[in-house]
Amino acid sequence: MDKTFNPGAIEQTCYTDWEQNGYFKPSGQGEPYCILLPPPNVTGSLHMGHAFQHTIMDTLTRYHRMKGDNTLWQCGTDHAGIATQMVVERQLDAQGKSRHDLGREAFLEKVWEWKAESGGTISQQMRRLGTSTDWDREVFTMDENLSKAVTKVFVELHKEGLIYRGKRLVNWDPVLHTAVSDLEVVNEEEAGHMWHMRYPLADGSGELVVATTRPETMLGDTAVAVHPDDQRYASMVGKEIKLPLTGRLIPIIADDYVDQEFGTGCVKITPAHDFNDYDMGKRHDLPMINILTDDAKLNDDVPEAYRGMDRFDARKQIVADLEAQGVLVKIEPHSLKVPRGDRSGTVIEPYLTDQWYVAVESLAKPAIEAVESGEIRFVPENWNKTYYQWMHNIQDWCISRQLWWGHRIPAWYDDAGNIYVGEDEAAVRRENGLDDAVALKQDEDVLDTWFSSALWPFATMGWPEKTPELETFVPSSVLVTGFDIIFFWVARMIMMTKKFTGKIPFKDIYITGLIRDEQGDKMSKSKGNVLDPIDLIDGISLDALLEKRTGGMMQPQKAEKIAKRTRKQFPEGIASYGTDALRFTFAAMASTSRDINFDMGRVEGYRNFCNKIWNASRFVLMNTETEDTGANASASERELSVADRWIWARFYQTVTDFEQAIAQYRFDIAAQALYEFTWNQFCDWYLELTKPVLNSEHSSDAQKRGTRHTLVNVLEQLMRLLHPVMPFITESIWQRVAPLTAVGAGETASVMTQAFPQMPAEGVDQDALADIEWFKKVIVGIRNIRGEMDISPNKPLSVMLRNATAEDEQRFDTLSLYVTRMAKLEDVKVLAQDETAPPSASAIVGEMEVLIPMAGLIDKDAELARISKAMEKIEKDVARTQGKLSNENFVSKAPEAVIEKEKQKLAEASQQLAKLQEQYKSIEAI
RNA sequence: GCGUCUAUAGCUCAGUUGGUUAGAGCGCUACCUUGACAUGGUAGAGGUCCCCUGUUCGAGUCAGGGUAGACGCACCA
Repeated sequence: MDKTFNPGAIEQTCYTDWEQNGYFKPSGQGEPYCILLPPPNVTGSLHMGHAFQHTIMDTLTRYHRMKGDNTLWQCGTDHAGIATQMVVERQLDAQGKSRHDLGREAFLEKVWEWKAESGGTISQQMRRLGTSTDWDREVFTMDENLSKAVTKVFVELHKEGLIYRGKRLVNWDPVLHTAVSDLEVVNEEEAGHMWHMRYPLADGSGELVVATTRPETMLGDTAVAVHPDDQRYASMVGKEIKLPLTGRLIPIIADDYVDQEFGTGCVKITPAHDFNDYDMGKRHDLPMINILTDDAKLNDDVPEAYRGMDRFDARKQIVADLEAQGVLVKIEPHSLKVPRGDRSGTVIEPYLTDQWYVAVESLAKPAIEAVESGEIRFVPENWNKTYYQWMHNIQDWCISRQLWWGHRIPAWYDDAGNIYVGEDEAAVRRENGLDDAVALKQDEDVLDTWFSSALWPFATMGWPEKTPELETFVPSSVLVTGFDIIFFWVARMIMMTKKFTGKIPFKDIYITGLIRDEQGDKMSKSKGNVLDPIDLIDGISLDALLEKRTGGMMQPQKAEKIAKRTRKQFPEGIASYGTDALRFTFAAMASTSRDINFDMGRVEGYRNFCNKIWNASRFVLMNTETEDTGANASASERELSVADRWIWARFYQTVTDFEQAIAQYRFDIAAQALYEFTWNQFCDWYLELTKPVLNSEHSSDAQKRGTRHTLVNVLEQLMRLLHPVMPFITESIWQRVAPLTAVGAGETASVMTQAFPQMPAEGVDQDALADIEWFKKVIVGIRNIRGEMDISPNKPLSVMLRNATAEDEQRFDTLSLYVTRMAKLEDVKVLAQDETAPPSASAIVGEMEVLIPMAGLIDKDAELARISKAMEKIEKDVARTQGKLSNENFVSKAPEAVIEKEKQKLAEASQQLAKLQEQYKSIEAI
């Protein structure tokens, strides 16, 4: 074994073996346990968020598999309609072509080609992370089976009237030329203006002043509204306005939507280009004049001068023209929320088009109940409030997209404009009695990507066929995902799965935090603070990292700043930390907070932890591989020391702690338990405790055999315990250590197929625990004096024990070998009751004092200072405790156990204080 | 406007139903190349638990109010 842990050397081969041996498949035995992978975008590559969530899912999966559950981690990728289409369109654009030059069929061929080339990136990267998904069941949302499910769901919902087609105002992305759902629009505050303009009454009797942030929409105005109670305008309601620039006559109407206080109290109404105006238009039966084209240019329904103008150019022109006509009253700066497409970034237009919708209200009800009843549980729990808030105000879902890449809507039109919905054209003809003479044309549009994602829990299990998987793995056990897609995905899965299977899709929803950079900023290409998980695993040079972060930037002017920051943070590039260290970092950082600031220091620390495990294993193997480990010896041939019994007790306590933490999705606590045991117990104490036994001529064969047996077996079990979080290093070590135990190697070739460690029925050895805790106190006490008194660790010491109880003596007796070796003592003397001791520094363990004679070793003043410091601490404590106990209220009201504890504490502290005072006096007297 | 979250050591974070002296990692200081490991060991320093008021025998923890910050939803033309 190498002296330092080298992750690169072990990771790749492990994974291939696991995958080839089919270890990722469900066993078919035991309780079902299932996790659905949120299908990553097929165009994507693995980012920190994926790596984090995948670590959590893999840890759960590996753990449950080892617990003997019938475990399935269902994986797959999403076709990601808009995102994928954009990628391919951008490539075409580079060649000076558009998708329209190719035509639908040829374009789709290109997309499939591209998917075949680059679609595997993320799956390969997932393998690097060690994810144990069942790759044989990998699904793509555009696979034939999934597409069949999508069509069936569409047809059935349509049959029930829950999918309908309608002409309505939608969010229109003029760059992508498609409708998008409310969720795909982000509203950000931006600086703008408010234009006030004069609208003259048609009869010349006066005028109204209206204010708008979008003056170009005035060309589509079909009314001006005032509040019905507004006295200022009461007489004008019912009259008409002559709309400037167009000369159209539009009515003045009254509607209590209008806020009298805001602006002039008059609102121009443009029903075809504003959601509120649209509703008002419906209420008042106003005409709806669409003034835009698909590109958000002005169309032919506006005065000739403006036709074909871009919306923003038109705005300028209209403002100029209004001003020229003296109609413009004033312009004020005004900040407003601007809706932008989350993909294109362009300003979204409310636009009147024909689209397909899902009527969600009836679907939402059972989905809300599933969470209210506790059948589905959010972790952390407060996310259910977010869920309720959205679900109670849910709007119909616009599911059609004017794209080419996606599931084509299964609707056909005849020449008369009749709509037929069915599985395919043949079915439509059959069901509607349409012969070939009737020309049918399929709807050009595709479905929102999230429509197919919503079916993920059951479509991946073979629905609509009645498969065993559907029976076994619906509902799945837990969904691990981010809060950003609760509405996009989680809510819709609940609705659709309830609707089509009658079951919930998952029992728990574990909402993870969002990984941010070390300063708490979101990682983004434009900020240049993105970390690639693969770079943390393999390492990357500074040059390569700079190229990654600044190459191909949308805003090249930022490159310099990013380069500077990158150079400063990673002057040497990034070291290779390995997958296990990265995974452990994610687990350790997975607390309940909603944002996680990624700290490189943690990765480094956990890389060191891997190294610690590696070297502890080296130690174990060096001491056992060529020796008798008693694998098949009878118990009588193996004598277990107190330390041996103790480490088993601590090990099983750790197993319990780990399992409790995992059950509550507290991966940080679980990781902490693993770290603490491995480093602070197993390495710091146990391995040190084996050295006196293994290296002593006085140890019997049975003793040595017992200790070696414990070393290899605890290590073997520890590898199992660590495996769910750190799959690679544990496999690598387990392969070496298992043959030294009764587990052996051979058939059982992998740690991942071993049973998870289980606490023995008889519990843990409490005596061993108490003995070693006593022992630690003695050692630490002596080390403390050495440290503070500057006594070289190499200097052998003589110590005396004063005031030792029978138990102390008994313990010292059994542990004397350990004490003398680990504290480096040359001589220990137990003082009799009346025996006097020379001036000494002392450590207090319970009632016993461990004395180190000062002669020639310890400076009088230094020791006095040390004692005063200790006394000060204890005095404070005594005072506080006395205060409490002399408080009548405390004594009468606090629970008995608490009072008892305080009393005990006081007694112990007082006793210690007395001893320290005595010490102080005796040293002072020298 | 409605809703959610966060504030604890220099940094990143734990702290279960209120109950010993508030913990960990990193960083820092001193010492130690002891034969698993310097990606290490031993010892140590470091905290006004954001502020105020309250409940309580007792508050980092509960309630109310404030300050600072993050986020979601809906929005006034």
